[in-house]
Amino acid sequence: MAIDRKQLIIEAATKSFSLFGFKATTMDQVAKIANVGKGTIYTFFKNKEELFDEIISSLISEMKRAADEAMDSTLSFHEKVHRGLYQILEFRLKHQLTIKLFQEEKEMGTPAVMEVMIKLEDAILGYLKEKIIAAIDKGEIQECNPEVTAFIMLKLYVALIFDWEKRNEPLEKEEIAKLFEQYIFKGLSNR
Amino acid sequence: MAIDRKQLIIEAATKSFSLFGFKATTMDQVAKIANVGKGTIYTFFKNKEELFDEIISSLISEMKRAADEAMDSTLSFHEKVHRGLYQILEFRLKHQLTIKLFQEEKEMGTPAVMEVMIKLEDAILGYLKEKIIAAIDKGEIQECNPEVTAFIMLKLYVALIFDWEKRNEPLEKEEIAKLFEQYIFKGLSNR
DNA sequence: AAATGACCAAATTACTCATTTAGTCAATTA
DNA sequence: TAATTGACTAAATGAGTAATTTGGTCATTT
Repeated sequence: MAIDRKQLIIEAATKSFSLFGFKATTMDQVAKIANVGKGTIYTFFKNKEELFDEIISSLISEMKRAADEAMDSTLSFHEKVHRGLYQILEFRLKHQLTIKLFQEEKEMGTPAVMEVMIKLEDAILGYLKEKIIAAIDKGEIQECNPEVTAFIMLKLYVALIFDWEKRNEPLEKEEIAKLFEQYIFKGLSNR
Repeated sequence: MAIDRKQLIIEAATKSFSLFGFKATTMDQVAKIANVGKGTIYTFFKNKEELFDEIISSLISEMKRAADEAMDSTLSFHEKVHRGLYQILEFRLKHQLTIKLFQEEKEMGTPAVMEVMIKLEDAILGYLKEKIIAAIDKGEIQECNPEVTAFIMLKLYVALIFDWEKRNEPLEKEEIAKLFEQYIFKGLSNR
């Protein structure tokens, strides 16, 4: 069997998107890195966006896998959510592609990137929502709106991991878990 | 006593900033609206940014006043925080100047505007922090890091009021209060 | 049948130059 | 004489445009 051209293209595109972002990656460049004629790309992908989408879909799967691996059925719900969310958000910090896209979204607002980031957020929210519904069923947590709860959990995590360190010393993983427990699971009240 | 030129300038600038934003407001325009020579502006303000700063300082005072008025010493801490924060964020939605600046910050990233928005956020966080410290002292809430707590409360509110409605039906004021109570004050846990 | 790269219309960029702007200061006013 | 003014300047901006680059196609090659 000859070399898998589709795979070469995907790898080349991933490398280039990671290095230069979506907008600054040209199809000529991808073709050159993949050692492939430009036309070949278009036999596998309708256009640049579809190539991008396929890469992001893989990324989402990878994230889900990482989150699942970080969990453990013996853990309490809140430990599970903490580890899963932390894993997902760590992903953003560690993987070149997500870093670059995150930056491109904020700094240039490239439409294709914005779209994909929404898809990514939806995937995380959907994943969280499932876990929350399961936890309610098992009686691990109180009745609550799973959609809003997933949303609040994600926002809280993003705030603690990304927003907080824009102006303060970064919080340790343990501190974040503790804060998450204190606010979402225990509550601040004295009553 | 002759007309208060400084006040005229402040009023003219406020009007123009509200209508056109910081960048699109020219000093000539402010002078014309204020019926004042351009040079006069520079006898009261070192430059355009200082004029802007003075206006924002007033805005912050106004916000504080609005928040204080919305509170009532007979209310529980969480009702107080809810009403105060809600008032402050409503401010953003209702007042021309804040709407325009919020927009200018996101769409154009005008440096002077970015700076001032940080100042505004800091003012809100400082205000919240004070209330939290007082509540801890009075034993109304558990011990906690007032800085982080203020940060979390603000982020949660912004998420519920601004971010949520980007993709969903807006939440009612009462729903927001309920969610705030459920998550921050009561906690989700069953244990 | 699969792969290619020259080709094209459309988009983007680099550049220029006329206009606008923040801030100054000599002249004017009260 | 102290406050006010607006013509003035250097710097910044942005409209207009020419030149380049890009995504995508398709006739040709392998």
